[in-house]
Amino acid sequence: MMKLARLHAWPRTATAGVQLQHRLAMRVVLQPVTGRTRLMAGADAAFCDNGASALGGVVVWDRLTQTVVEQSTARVACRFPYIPGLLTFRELPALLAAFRKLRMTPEVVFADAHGLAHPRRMGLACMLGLWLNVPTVGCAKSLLCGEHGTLGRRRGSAVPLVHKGEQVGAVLRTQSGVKPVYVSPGHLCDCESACRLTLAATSKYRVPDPIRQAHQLVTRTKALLVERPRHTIS
DNA sequence: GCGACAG
DNA sequence: ATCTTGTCGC
Repeated sequence: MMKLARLHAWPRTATAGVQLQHRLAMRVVLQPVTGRTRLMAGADAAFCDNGASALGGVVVWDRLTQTVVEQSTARVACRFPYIPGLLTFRELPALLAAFRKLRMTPEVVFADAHGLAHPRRMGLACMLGLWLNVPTVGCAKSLLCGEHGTLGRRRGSAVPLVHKGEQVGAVLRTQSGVKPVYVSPGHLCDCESACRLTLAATSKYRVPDPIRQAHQLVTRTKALLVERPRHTIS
């Protein structure tokens, strides 16, 4: 089982969450990710019961064989509403519960959310990295904060994402002619590594394979929890 | 006060 | 995120 750090009590209110983000922001380490990574994990969550519970899912993707080598899911009751900028407090508990069941330790983890590209430089990808103590990359499908110029239309094109005068990530085109994704460092990673890793993890779709696999995992699992087809009753 | 706002 | 039908295109 993967070891998770125990940093403090989980906040129960928005103000407590914001204060915690400010405190933890100082602990995020931005550094290059060296070596050729092979085991890349993807994390995602789906919601059940009209948002009353969250289903977290993690897959470990072998980049060389292009296969899922391990996966795990966990269903947890939601204790926090969705508030832009505070996504962590709604989703992270479910993700951590899934990681806790994981046997392998991935070399890098991709989160379907922002990392540094956050108003307080503490997006879900950063939090996840602090708990796992593993390099993490934030790869979001839409913008939360920051500005950027126009980028080329070919795969690999990228422009800096800037917020309040500092680069917090990049807008990266993962497929030619397809809408770009917003990449930012989580923990133990830097902007350049985040982009390089994201491109390496993306084969033929807009989002990196690990995230896509994790998304399908939680979607499938949720369907199994809800549906009760007559022909499968045991 | 007004608009923006990851999943 | 979730709800939700058909439709256009490789």
